[in-house]
Amino acid sequence: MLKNMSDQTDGDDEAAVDALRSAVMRLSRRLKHQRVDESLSPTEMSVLGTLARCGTATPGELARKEHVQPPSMTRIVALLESKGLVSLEPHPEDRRQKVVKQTERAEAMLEESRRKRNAFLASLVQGLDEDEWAKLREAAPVLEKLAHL
Amino acid sequence: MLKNMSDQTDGDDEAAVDALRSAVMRLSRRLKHQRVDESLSPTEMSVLGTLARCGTATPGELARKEHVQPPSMTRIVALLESKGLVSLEPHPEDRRQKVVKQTERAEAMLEESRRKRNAFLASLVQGLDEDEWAKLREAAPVLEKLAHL
DNA sequence: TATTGTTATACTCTATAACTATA
DNA sequence: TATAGTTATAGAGTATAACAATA
Repeated sequence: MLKNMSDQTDGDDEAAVDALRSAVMRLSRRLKHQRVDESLSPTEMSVLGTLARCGTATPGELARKEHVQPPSMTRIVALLESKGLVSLEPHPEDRRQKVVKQTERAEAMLEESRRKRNAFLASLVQGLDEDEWAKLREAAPVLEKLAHL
Repeated sequence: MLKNMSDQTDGDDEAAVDALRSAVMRLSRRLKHQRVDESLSPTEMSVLGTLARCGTATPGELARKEHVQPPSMTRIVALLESKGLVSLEPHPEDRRQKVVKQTERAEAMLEESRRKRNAFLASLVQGLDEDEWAKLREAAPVLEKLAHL
């Protein structure tokens, strides 16, 4: 849609895209530090997040989704299982594969993690005035859509 | 400012904060993959970004800003110097310290990195309709402010 | 005596290569 | 013969501890 606009607007668009990029990168770095369980690496947390969205997955699927090699996922899944955060079951159709499922404990941890990050973000939002927050609230669902495109 | 609102609005606020958090985290993960120089680690890129903002800094300052221990920063600075991305000068007042400065080459690389990420983000923005993009553009400067709070 | 930066060493996370079991 | 997962091993990146030089 950017290409349909006038030259004038194009400059604004570029500036907005640049502002978006840098703001997203900085905010994410700060949000990432708000960890619930320091003993879990970012990838390990990410696997739990993926499982929360997908329900269940095989180690191979998880490796592809997290952009990690299969041996690494073997290690990650084993660690998560040892912490009681996922359970492993045999695949119903293919005896080579396994089915990874998150436990209730993982669900509770993810919920706490979300709460912590939300609280941190909410504390930052205190520094905005009413008008600024209104704009951000309008844009929130759009940002979500963008993240899924 | 959130606490001054009615209960009704508080629910909306929470949802918006949650949407913001998850969108920012997902977008950042995708933006991070848009790297210009695969041989530089995220921290090394981040150090260059910090230098671009601060002009110059001592290794100790950089270590504190990047949340990295001094020995790690020693290694990082040495690597960046070996790639011609930073230069090291003696500190004018304290002979223990050093002054790290980015080179023109680093500046050019950062600019290319920004371009690449902006292009990626712009391609995502194509998937939005006019109205959604307008909302996002309004919110972009607010997001930037939020990231700096 | 405290502080800045470095060297030596160990740990964590991930990758590649080789192997086992199943399709 | 190809594929899913594992085991063994090596390579980044970072940390802690001990040290040198300067304040």
